[in-house]
Parts: sequence; C-alpha cells; structure tokens
Amino acid sequence: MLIPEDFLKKEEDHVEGFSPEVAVVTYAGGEKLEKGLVLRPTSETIIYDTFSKWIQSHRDLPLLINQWANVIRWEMRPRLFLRTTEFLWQEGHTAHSTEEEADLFAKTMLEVYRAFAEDVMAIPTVSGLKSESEKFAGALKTYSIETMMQDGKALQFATSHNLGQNFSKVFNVQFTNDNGESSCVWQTSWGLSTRTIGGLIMVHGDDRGIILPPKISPIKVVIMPMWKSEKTKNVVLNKSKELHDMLVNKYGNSSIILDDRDVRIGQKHYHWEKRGVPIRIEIGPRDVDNNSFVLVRRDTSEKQTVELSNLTNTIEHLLDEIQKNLYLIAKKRQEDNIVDVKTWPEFVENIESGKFVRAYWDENPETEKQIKDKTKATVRCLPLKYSETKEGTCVFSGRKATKKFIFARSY
RNA sequence: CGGAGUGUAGUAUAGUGGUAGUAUAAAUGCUUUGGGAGCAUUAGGUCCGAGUUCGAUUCUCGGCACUCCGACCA
Repeated sequence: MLIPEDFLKKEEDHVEGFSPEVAVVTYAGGEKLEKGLVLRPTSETIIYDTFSKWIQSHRDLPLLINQWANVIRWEMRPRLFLRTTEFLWQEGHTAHSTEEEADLFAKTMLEVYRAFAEDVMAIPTVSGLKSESEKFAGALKTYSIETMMQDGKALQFATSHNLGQNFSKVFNVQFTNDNGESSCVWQTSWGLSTRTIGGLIMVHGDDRGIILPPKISPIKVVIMPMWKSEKTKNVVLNKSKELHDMLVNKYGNSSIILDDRDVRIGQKHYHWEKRGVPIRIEIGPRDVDNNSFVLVRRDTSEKQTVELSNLTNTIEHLLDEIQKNLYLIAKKRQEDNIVDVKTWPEFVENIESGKFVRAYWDENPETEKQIKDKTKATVRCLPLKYSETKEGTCVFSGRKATKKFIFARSY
C-alpha cells in the first residue's frame, strides 16, 4: 500500500506519468516523515525492488507474481465505476530471461483478458497496440483490449505491458545467464480493474436495468411465486420450495433465489430485472394445476411455458442462449460501428456520430494531438488483426502512412 | 486549476418579499395480489453567516457544499 516516494522516481517515464495523480503520506506516527510514502497507484516499483533480491540466476526465471490490490489514483475527475479514486484491480508482474519470451508473455496475458471479456462477460473486443503517447508510463509497448459501449465510446478494458528492461535497469533486477554473464531481466506487467463492471453495465444494460451474462451472474434463476388467497398461497409456496430445492441441488444455494415476499408480482419483476438476473420462473395457481412453469429471459423478455420434466434442460439451454445472444448483439453493434475512412471530413463526421474509425495515421504525436483537440477522439490502438502494412496517406496530415489505427472518443 | 450552474422533507422537485406545495419513500389501519396496488390518517423541509426590509426560503454580499464541461485517466 505504501511505496517509498523515491522508488517511484527511479524510472523516468514512470514518475512523469504517475506524479500528477499520486497521493502521498507525509505524516505518520505523530511526526512529519523524512521521506514521503506514496499510496500505490500501481506496484511495479515496490515489486521490482523485491524482484532484485529474489532473482539471482536464470534458474529463478521466469518469475510471475499476481495480486489483487486496491490502488489510489488522484484523478482530476473521477467517474463512477470507470475512474474512481480508489479501485480494486488485479495486477501481475513477470520477469524473463529474454526479450522474446517477455513480449510473447505480454501477448499471452492480453489473450487471457480477451477471452475473459468475450467468453465470460460477453463483451466483444479489439486487441491492439497503444500509441507512444498512450502507452503505460515506463513501458516499451502497451497492448490493450478496447471495448465499445452502447453510446459508441471506447472503454479500455485491460492492458498488458512489455516493460523491456526499463525497470530492471533502474531496480537492478539482474540474473546470471547460462554463460555466466550477468544481465537485466525482461519484464511484463498487466492489469484488469473493477472498471470492467462499469463496462459490463454499459455494454449490456437496457432501460430496465443491468443485464448480466449468465456466466458471470451470481444469481442464475429467481423463482417468483404468486397467489390470490391464503389457500392458493400455501399450494404455490410449497411448489415453489420444491422447485427451489431441486434447482439449488443442481446450481448451488447462492445461484437460485426464491422471492416469496408478500408483494405484488410486478414489483418483484422490476426488482430482479433491475439486478439483471438472467432467468425468472413464475409460479401461480394455474401453473401448479398444470404442473408447468413460465420461464422469462431477461435479455429478450421472451416467455415460455415449460413442464417440470423439461425444466432443468430448458434452463441449461436458456442460460447458454442468453450468454450467446448478449455477445452476438454486442458484437454486431461493434461491427456495425467500426468504419474505415480515408478523408478528414469523413473522419470528423463518423467520430461525431459515435463510431470507431479506422484510418491511416502518420504516427506523429503532433498529428495525434491535433486530432484529439479537434474531435476529442484518441488513438485507441493499432489493431493486431488489421495491422497489414500498405502504403497510405494520413487521414489528417496527408503525409505518408503505413498503418491503420482505430480512433474513437473514450471514457 | 479554468469555465458554467445548483443548494427547499429520507429522495426527486415546484413556488413565493407576507401560513412552503407536489410526487415518492416512511408509519398506522382497512382492502388488494398473473407487471412498480388503492383509500384514509400521521410525521417530516428552505446549506451557513451578514446586509437591505416592518417582514427574506425568495433580493444583495461573503462562505461552504455539490453538479456539469475542459485538462488528467485503468
């Protein structure tokens, strides 16, 4: 949590990048401290100081450390979920004996994040390389996962950095290779934060509330009994409990909710829709008589009547369907809203209408800045998939360019 | 830090130089239950300080707090 202030200052770009947003403890134990302690904005420095003590030989490599930790970044303008002053994140750090291995590992972690976003959170992604100005402070290269929100703005979902030897040189993280020569390790760091929860809400939410993909929803099914009289109440409740026990047996206690509150059915609907529970099962006197249930899916509101014998199969199928459907809808939205442009007017028009724009850029920071000043769009990344190099002209400067980057307004 | 704005009940809001209103939430009772129930009753409020005024929630000034836009950014 507390990092000696001078640790942060060792890596030139790192200190420059983080200085404006660190909070420093200057007072402790009733006295002013000789040296300030930074509330960690990220843990590279303190972890690599330790790495230098742990790593001696090539036999100590590769080394991987992962932690979940709260970090503090004193941003000028916080934003709920997306940029809070304090946030919980997962950060990982590695040390390798070769540059190739480090770069490969940075890409491997990027792939882990991509798979998590797409397969678990049902959020489509664009993987790519950050521009020089957008890369992590102290990194050689920053790979990122970019995602598109429903309003067309981009959200950086996760990043993975190839740190080269930038930190190992200043923290003296050295090892003796198999030739007996001493050299600095090659490192990576990577992270994913609670920001992704904000992304999840913004990608899948609708006017009724959040929609959770089944794979990440803690509650899979909510059972809603409804009744008219004391007589039917008992019958319906008994049936509901029976069903509840059966589903708990399959999915576990915390995955199934029985909402037997004595409130109107509409209130229960709104309550659980707002919370994004994938499936609800309605049970009333009619259903008890027919030995069937009404299943309603959160994403499409489609209803179906299912007999007891088919129930678990149908739930299983529906959970799967919802997971796929959420991804496909988001995927289509993303594809429909990424456009290739050649001219500046086209660029401006598409950025204005909330698109991701793919265009040639001369990779000049000055051009990047001008584009940002004029349109609020930033370079999101050089997509790994479309990084074929051809001759082209920069969409802004008209100068020669060889790569197409994605630009968008972002959170 | 620069620009703009707002502070009225738990919450969201209206309005007025002269008794502060509505919705919702809360409490009690009755009724009701296949999409946020109804009726009745109850309780609850003008950010702080100074000024102008017979009288300020309203006007003026100062303070404080918050929101939005910009720079920053996982």
